[in-house]
Amino acid sequence: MSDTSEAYLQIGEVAERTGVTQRTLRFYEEKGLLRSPTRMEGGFRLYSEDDVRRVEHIRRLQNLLGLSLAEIKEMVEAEEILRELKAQYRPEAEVSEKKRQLHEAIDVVTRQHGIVSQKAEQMSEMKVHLEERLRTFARWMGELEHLERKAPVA
Amino acid sequence: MSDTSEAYLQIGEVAERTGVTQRTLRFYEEKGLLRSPTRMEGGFRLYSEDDVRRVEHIRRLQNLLGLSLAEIKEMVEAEEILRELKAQYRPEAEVSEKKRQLHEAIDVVTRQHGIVSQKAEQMSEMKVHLEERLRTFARWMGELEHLERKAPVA
DNA sequence: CATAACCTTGACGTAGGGGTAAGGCCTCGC
DNA sequence: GCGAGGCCTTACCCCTACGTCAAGGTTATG
Repeated sequence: MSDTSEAYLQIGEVAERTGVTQRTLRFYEEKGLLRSPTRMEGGFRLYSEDDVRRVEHIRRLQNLLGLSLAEIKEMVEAEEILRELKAQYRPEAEVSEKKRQLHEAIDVVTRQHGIVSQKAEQMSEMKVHLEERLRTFARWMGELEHLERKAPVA
Repeated sequence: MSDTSEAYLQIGEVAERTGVTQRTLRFYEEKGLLRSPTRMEGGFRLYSEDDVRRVEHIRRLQNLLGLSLAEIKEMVEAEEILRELKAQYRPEAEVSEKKRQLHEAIDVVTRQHGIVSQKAEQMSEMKVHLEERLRTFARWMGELEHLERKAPVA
């Protein structure tokens, strides 16, 4: 094991750390949600910490926002473009092209924000409602116990 | 059409009002998420307003909380028991039996509340994060536009 | 260099959540 | 009392998002 390979993870470790199965990781790759990782000579996949973060991100979009993998793919692709832009991998690109890409990224994030805001609001409504119900139940429970004390098991 | 039947809806109307398909309503019934509605002599399903509310409730649990139909079934069943309790359909029931049922209902609602609370928190975190990103993007966009003015399209 | 632990692709399976069509009945409005 | 449009069940189809073998190749370790 060389010093530099220390930063790379095999599929099993990634699976363990992210809580998804190896199958799921391969599946995401197949569907274009994860870029094809580099490989060892023998073909074993080598993931980076970045890939781990990406998997976690995908899971959040899935579980929290309830998006389909197809929708998530769109988003991660736009985010990918943005990362290139950010890292200035394309210093040759026209400013107008960069603007286009940035617009796209803003679009994606705005959409996510819209979904999150809406859901968050509905959630807090629901939360309040549930808390009301719990208080009601507690009251009922109290009444039942009162009854029980007055007229114990016949 | 008699006066009293006015309160009853056929499957098409329920579908329209709830935004789900007729197929889905039958499917939910098949899976035990909706009790079998009363029928006309010819076999047409007749739903009540209560059924409509129940469908909406199921959809919320699905879309907002991301629960499976099996989980939702558990919950609506417990809620059903509670409704009986509430309406005092079972005045003959023992107090201890009522307590048991109430406990069950409290359990279900507490579980829902836990899920909602957790998700709501994660959502608000995510929301904050997205807002930060949007501000960053806006700044970048400003920088790009500044560049453009200094060095217009070559 | 053997062996365990890990990984590879491939193929098939499956639960969930419905869509859709066929073939036939029912209800309503006229 | 009849035609149009709605509803009935049955049955098969479909996509998504993976799970589950199976058969074999790779890597680390003693």
